[in-house]
Amino acid sequence: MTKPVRVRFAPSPTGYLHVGGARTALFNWLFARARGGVFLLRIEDTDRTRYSPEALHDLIRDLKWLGLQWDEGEGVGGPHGPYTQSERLPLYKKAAEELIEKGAAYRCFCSAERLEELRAEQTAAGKPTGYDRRCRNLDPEESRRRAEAGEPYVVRLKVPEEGDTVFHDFLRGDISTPNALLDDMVLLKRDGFPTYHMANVVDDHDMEITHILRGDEWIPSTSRHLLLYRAFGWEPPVFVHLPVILSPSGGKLSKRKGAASVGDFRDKGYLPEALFNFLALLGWGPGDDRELMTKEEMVSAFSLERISPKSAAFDETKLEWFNEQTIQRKPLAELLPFFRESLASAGLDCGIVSEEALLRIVELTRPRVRLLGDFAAQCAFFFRAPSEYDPKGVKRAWKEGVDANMDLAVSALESWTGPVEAQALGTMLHELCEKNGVGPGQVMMPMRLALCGALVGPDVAEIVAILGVEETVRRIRAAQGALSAR
RNA sequence: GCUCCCAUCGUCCAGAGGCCUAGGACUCAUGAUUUUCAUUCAUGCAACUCCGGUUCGAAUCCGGAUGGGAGUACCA
Repeated sequence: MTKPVRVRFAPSPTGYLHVGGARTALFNWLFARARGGVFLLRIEDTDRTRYSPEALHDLIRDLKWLGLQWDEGEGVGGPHGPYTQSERLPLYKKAAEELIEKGAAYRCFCSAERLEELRAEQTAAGKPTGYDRRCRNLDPEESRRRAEAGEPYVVRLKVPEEGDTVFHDFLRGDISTPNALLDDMVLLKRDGFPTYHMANVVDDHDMEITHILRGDEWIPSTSRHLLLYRAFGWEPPVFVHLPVILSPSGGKLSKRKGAASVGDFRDKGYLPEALFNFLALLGWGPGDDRELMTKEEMVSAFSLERISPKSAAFDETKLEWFNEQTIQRKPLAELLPFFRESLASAGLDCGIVSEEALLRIVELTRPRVRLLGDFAAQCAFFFRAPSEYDPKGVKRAWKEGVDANMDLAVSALESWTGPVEAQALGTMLHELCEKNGVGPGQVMMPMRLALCGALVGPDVAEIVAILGVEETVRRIRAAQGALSAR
């Protein structure tokens, strides 16, 4: 058997969790679950200037919200800890010294100013930018002396000056870069912190990561990573570079163009299952026509081979559809908290009806709900009598002879002794129409207008059953007063 | 500028040389159902970027062009 799969999501806590990052995490999670492997969360906080504790907090909240539990790492622990890079500094230092010792890396004492000037010159001359390797051949003894004397330095990797470096990407095959284009990258910064490249390689090796699934913006760096693995004498993992997610217009997906982070979508009223499902199908497909899938179904269908190397545009309309479908399928009781929240933020008090009636309202309302926040608007009339009537509805439903029909309905309701239940009430109303020779629309439409304030909503008899006979009559009378008296 | 990656309906996912007069989904349009809206169902619109090559045969393989994206930091 091959080694057990170990994958990681290694975000940098510098901002919100972008959906692209979430999708990367999701593919890692899916792959780990599909292969019975381990999914771990490592925090890459080597950039001290951009680090933010709130970002870390949000990141963890959003990952959990999406349902991407990790088996090892931040907050969970495990045998390869610590899982936060700022707590692993001695490891990187040791690794860097090992490379200097081997002659695979060297100390560079060049100042930031010099490098800036160098870059400016190169740009002006239209040449590729890169370090000119001035310190590369410094005498090892001198280098040591200057370091010991306290002169600040960075550690750089000695990249071969000729030939090509080739690595294998699982989705794209061999990718080759001329070494002449790879400058001697910094491994250890002046502040003693490792760069991403260094920390990443050391940690992935230490944590026995078998597959790296990450965004394809890392492709250009992977050759250097491979060089690092070689310098250490380590076996590199399998590289799988995931395509980026684009905005519908083709550019980057950003907050400015609407939502971009997981938190944005949660706030807009999306269910985590819907976002999960949608994101999984961006760049991956089960190979058949299935689209609405449970996590379990996605896990069992998942394979690396089916990931597309092509970048995908984020189409929120389709996400909405996933959300709507997820809402239709979710057990009513699980929808209740979201329903309550929507009503509360609209200032509606759902305490005025029974729990049972509430569930019924959720059931009747959800076919009209795409975002969780739609609940309130779709069922407000259950909790508050209409204060005005949609003019278009009035024009359509409140015609000649409506008053008489409403009187008919009111007296039938007032003398109703049967159960206050949708089916019985529906039958009664239809029989009433038949007996009096009026079309059902002549009675139902104005009733709906009186009850809801507009010509939209669930079955009229259903509404009556929930509102009760008394409230129904009151609303019909109110409508008659407001509309017929004009 | 240089290097790398990508390329099927507007969008997402199928298609790994003949099964393709290119399939499914979202959106949109039309129709059916319904007392209304929504749901549901049916139908329709709509694509292989271009040019060469390989082959009896190419959406599928190769080369180039074009377009899009990424990288080019002591950021990740």
